[in-house]
Amino acid sequence: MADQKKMVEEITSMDVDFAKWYTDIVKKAELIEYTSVKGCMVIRPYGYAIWELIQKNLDERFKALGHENVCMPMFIPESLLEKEKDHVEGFAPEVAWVTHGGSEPLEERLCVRPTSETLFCEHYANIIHSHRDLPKLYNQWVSVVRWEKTTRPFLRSREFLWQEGHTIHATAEEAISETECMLNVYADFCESDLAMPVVKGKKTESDKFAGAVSTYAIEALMHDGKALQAGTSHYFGDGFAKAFGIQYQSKENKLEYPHQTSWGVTTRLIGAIIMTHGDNNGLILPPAVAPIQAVIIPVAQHKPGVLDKANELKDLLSKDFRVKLDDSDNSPGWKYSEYEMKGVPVRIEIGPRDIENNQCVLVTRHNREKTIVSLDNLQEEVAKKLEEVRTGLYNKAFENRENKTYSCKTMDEIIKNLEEKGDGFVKAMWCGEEACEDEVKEKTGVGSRCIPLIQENLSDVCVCCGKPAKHMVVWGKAY
RNA sequence: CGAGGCGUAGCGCAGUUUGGUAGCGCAUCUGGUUUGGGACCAGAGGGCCGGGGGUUCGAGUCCCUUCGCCUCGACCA
Repeated sequence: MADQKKMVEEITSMDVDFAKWYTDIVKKAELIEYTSVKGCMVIRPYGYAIWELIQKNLDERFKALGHENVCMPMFIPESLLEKEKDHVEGFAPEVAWVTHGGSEPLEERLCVRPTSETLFCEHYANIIHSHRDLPKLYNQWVSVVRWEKTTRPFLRSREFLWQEGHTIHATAEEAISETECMLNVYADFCESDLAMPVVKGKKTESDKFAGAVSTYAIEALMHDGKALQAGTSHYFGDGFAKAFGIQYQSKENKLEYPHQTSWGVTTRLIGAIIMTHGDNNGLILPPAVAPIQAVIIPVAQHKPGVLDKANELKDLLSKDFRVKLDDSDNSPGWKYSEYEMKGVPVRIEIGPRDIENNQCVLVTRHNREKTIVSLDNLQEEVAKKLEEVRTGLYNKAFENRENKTYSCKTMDEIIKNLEEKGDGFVKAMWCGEEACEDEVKEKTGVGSRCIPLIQENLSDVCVCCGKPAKHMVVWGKAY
């Protein structure tokens, strides 16, 4: 809402400095704390609770599709990492190495996993012999390390939490279908539960995962018009299987190479939530991943009966929702600001006046609208409000994305749109040549985000070279 | 890795130009009054001024050297 007053002085306004606004929120909402190692942060209880909810939700979705969780070691011997040529080239520049055990130098240095394809492959080579051993649908929830030069909380840290699914199938068709299926799981999770619209698409050759045949991604647009890759799903073909010697005997008694996939989302999703939904008063959490879905603020809590009533409401609502009652001695106004900063979707105010009238006040975080409701059917009212927040957040984010999506037929149009309307998604046709991809980036500043699965025909020719176009590409500046 | 900025109380900062008793606001603690949008009064605690080395009678301040963090670029979930 444009007429909202900024009440929390400590948060830098996002129009003034978006990057500062982001780090302010991350700190003030108590999501993380920095540590003495650059790029390694403490995820504090409130931040970790968000991750746990993301984890629980996705884990249920994975398991419903037949996936099993495993846990690989965190060390990869150099020789193992090197087995697949493209893969090692992609990751070697940013791996951390363990060179000593105690004071003794290791015979072979070990890298701290930047991703675990090689470990899964080594393992699959050991356990897969027959077509009866396939498919294997494995996933793990771990942390990985990539020695990034520039770091930002949740968006780019040197160690981050993620899940990595690694599956192996008898046929290419099966593996491709798995790749697409998981992309859809991510997209559905983001759109339904995180209230964050995403573009599903395929990465260009130059942008795909090291060692993959094809990489798919979901791309979201942040409040400042920059793009954020929110999840990826890769199809590997049999390249890794060949590099690692994974073979199985088919029904026809022939030795065959299986086909693989991998897919992942990370704690970056928390960054995406912040930059998609947050406002100048702080974080706004979609109800599905809000550690506190409704906070009860008693007013004049020392007056007889107020706290009793507040506790009663808490017990009632705790059956269906994650609820907190703040009966600390801070003033109600202080509490309002505090829980707005923390992004709690619904606030419940209850004071002597309300109790007299058998009512309370519900306030939705995303628009600050107050509704007086009867205590008789409070559960339904709260459920209704949570759903209102979810759809409200989605619509706002969708509207923001549409306002910042520019369909362009020429380079000049791209440059003009970005200059006049600010950063955003640019839709433009592309011939498929890497040289044109590079030239667009050089001249306009936006790079290819993905080739959307849902294509539009904006023009018959490439925005860059004028030759026949093969795809519509979504371009943007990326986090 | 390139360019900028910053390290002084838990947080945010002043003090550094011109060397001379370590300061302010918020937070914290104690007691009291309060409570429908960050309440008020009174009192209290808290510092190897990022580390090391120098210059000086004397260094938060000057010199050298290190380490770290933030932001922006290039690269990346």
